[in-house]
Amino acid sequence: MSIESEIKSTIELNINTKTVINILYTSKFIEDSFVTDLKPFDLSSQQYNVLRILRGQKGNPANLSTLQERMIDKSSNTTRLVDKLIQKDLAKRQICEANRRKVEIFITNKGLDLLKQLDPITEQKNKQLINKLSQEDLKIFNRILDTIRTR
Amino acid sequence: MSIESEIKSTIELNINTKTVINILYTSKFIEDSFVTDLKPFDLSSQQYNVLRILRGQKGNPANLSTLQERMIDKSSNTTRLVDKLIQKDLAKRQICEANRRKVEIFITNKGLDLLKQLDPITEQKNKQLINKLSQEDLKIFNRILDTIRTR
DNA sequence: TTATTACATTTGTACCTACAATTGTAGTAA
DNA sequence: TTACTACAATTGTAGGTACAAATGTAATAA
Repeated sequence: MSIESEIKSTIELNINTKTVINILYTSKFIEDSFVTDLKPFDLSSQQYNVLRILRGQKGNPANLSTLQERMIDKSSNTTRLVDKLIQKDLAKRQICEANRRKVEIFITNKGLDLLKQLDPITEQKNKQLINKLSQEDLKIFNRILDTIRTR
Repeated sequence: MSIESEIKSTIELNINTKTVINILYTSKFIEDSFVTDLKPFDLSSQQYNVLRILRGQKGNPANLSTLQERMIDKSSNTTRLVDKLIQKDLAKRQICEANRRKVEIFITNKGLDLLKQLDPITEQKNKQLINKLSQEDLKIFNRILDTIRTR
């Protein structure tokens, strides 16, 4: 369905406005879908994002600023987000001895197990969303997104 | 910058995952930019969205379910969102006499004036984000987004 | 050493969001 | 009429987010 029908716009949108709304709207659509998938696992999409970054560290710790830098949604309170993961025993935290201002955050085995459970679900979802598109379309599409973020 | 560099991914992402992350990330990028623009006007992006829908009604009232249906972010509490607009005298509300379960929401003149102030800013922002793209790219891009939202 | 400044994270707090429960209204059927 | 169901919006409340202020640590310079 076209974005105009989707938001039932009563007025004619110019192409710039339409395109911006389309990105925002489609992103919410995807986000909602992931939230639904993660709900049974009692995990928010932000928490999931952090867990995956921690796994990407391959045993090396991440500190808070690293997490913030890599998160999709940079605006949230990373300290309290990590608190939640620690409460659930999905991550652990220790003070960095080399620089006591920093904190070192690791994923636990329980965290790794949870991600292992979620991997096929996420894979499946990503595939379902994307595999209607040709390789050529994907190339163009990603290039356009990268361009939009460039000043 | 490519999305992998942007989120400083340490692992190789498959094309589906990469594309999904790219949409989410770019959408947050745009959202943040709008939030910054709206901040001096003490308006959240959700409130702005509702105001624009109300204006689109061209004098006709909207009820809550209409607003919810048309909003970009459908998940928020529309009652309290509208409360905020009423507090600021940007909207007014009355009970629908034909069906007293419904409520009729209108934009006020103050609301219209505020939108008039914001129009050029939004226009400018949308243009800045989008006008690096050719007409052909825009056509492909919007088609792809519409496709992604299709099951 | 003692200030001074910068850095990294945490905390306080007001506001916002999610979602279930509740309220009030309308439609329908016995 | 009464009971039942559906609808539309509101409210309660737990939890999340934004952002400024505070805390604790490190680096640098006088």
